[in-house]
Amino acid sequence: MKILLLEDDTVLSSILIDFLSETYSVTHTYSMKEALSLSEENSYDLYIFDINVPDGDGITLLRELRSFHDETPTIFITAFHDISYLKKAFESGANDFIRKPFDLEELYGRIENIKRHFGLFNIVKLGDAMELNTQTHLLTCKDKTEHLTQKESELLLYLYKHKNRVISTDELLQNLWNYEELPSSDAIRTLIKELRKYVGREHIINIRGEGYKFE
Amino acid sequence: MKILLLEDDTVLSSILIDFLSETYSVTHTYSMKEALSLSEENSYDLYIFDINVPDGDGITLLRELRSFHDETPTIFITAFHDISYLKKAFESGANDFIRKPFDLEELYGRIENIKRHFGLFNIVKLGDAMELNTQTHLLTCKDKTEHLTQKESELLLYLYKHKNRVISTDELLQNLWNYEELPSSDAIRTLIKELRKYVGREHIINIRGEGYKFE
DNA sequence: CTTACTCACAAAAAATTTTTGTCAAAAGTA
DNA sequence: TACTTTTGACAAAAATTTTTTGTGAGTAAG
Repeated sequence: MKILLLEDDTVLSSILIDFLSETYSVTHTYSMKEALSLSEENSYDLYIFDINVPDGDGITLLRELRSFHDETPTIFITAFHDISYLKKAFESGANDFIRKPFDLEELYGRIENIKRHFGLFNIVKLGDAMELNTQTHLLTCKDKTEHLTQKESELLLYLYKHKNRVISTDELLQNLWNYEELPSSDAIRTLIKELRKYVGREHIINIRGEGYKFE
Repeated sequence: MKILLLEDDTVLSSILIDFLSETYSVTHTYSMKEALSLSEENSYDLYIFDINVPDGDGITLLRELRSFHDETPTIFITAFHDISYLKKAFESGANDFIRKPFDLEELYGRIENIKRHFGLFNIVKLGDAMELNTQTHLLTCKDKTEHLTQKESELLLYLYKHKNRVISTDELLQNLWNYEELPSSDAIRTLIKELRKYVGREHIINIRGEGYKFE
């Protein structure tokens, strides 16, 4: 899931980037203008805007975006006191807000909540550079989008969910097929071959006699 | 068998060295004085002296040597005409002579004849640097003398006689033992091990599954 | 006491088996 | 039909096992 973060406080932004990057793909900017151009050039799944930034405010930015029918869900960050903006924020199309100082876990909860709301729960970040939509089976990787088949997608997701652990062929068969329609292990081998074309050989490692490991 | 050759004619000496080196160990010198000092420093099995050399003559040299009880067999080389020296030569202790120009095979025959006479037939040249006395089992190598056991000596001789050919363990067993007392192939392995200590690993090469080759 | 040989085990090389990678193509599915 | 899934054949790679060779110690015979 791709997040566009607008935050001018260097300390806070670095904390946020560190935290959010564990789970999402984060693009960060200090200025409203850049945020605007970034949102035009790319497509994001979530905006997180600080209300007060040097060259404007998040509310104006959001109003602008919404006028172009950009319905990307948006969370505002606001100073504890400054709840005066609240009403305006929601009027301009905000979906949630969070007051500084805040607990990172709270932010995480709110993001997950929005994901649920907007049906984004099936976008999974794989490593630093890739994202997989587990419904459409689209794999996004450095602006390039690949169309995986369903099985490829399932296998990739399974490997990712158990990354850094060696997973045997049998385990994969057990978990990705039902008992009546187990294929031979040949099927896994060809799937692995295909996946490697997309995610790169270096990420799917074979441990002889044991299985495969996603890194 | 080690030969000391005294011959000042460069053409003839190079021919002689080439020919004799195939069978014997040859040390060559142009001058009588050097011949004298060489004979004192080393021990040779045969002298081949030209009667006429720049700084003296072979006869004087031989007389000198004999006076020190050096009984090394000696062959003189003399010009066809100048048989006048003949008597003096024999008186001074020569064992044979050969007249220029001569056939190399003739020289070879005379040398072999002397070997027979003096019981030197069991000295065999191995490669460029070694000699094996097949009776005493003494292996001479760069001034160092090693005492081989009988079997070591027999094996080395067999290998040498068939050098550059791969010889199987079975062939060695067949040829170096009699039928009733064939040892196991272990015996060969230990003999090879010992021989390699003497002649150097590089000269006895193993061809896996086939045998050993002397080079 | 030396020699000839055997034995046990280490080291090296080769042969064999197992596992994995790859491709083409068959079979299944919408 | 077009696409996904699976299979099967074979190549490539890795591991295992077997065979051969090297080495030192030790024994028996002369």
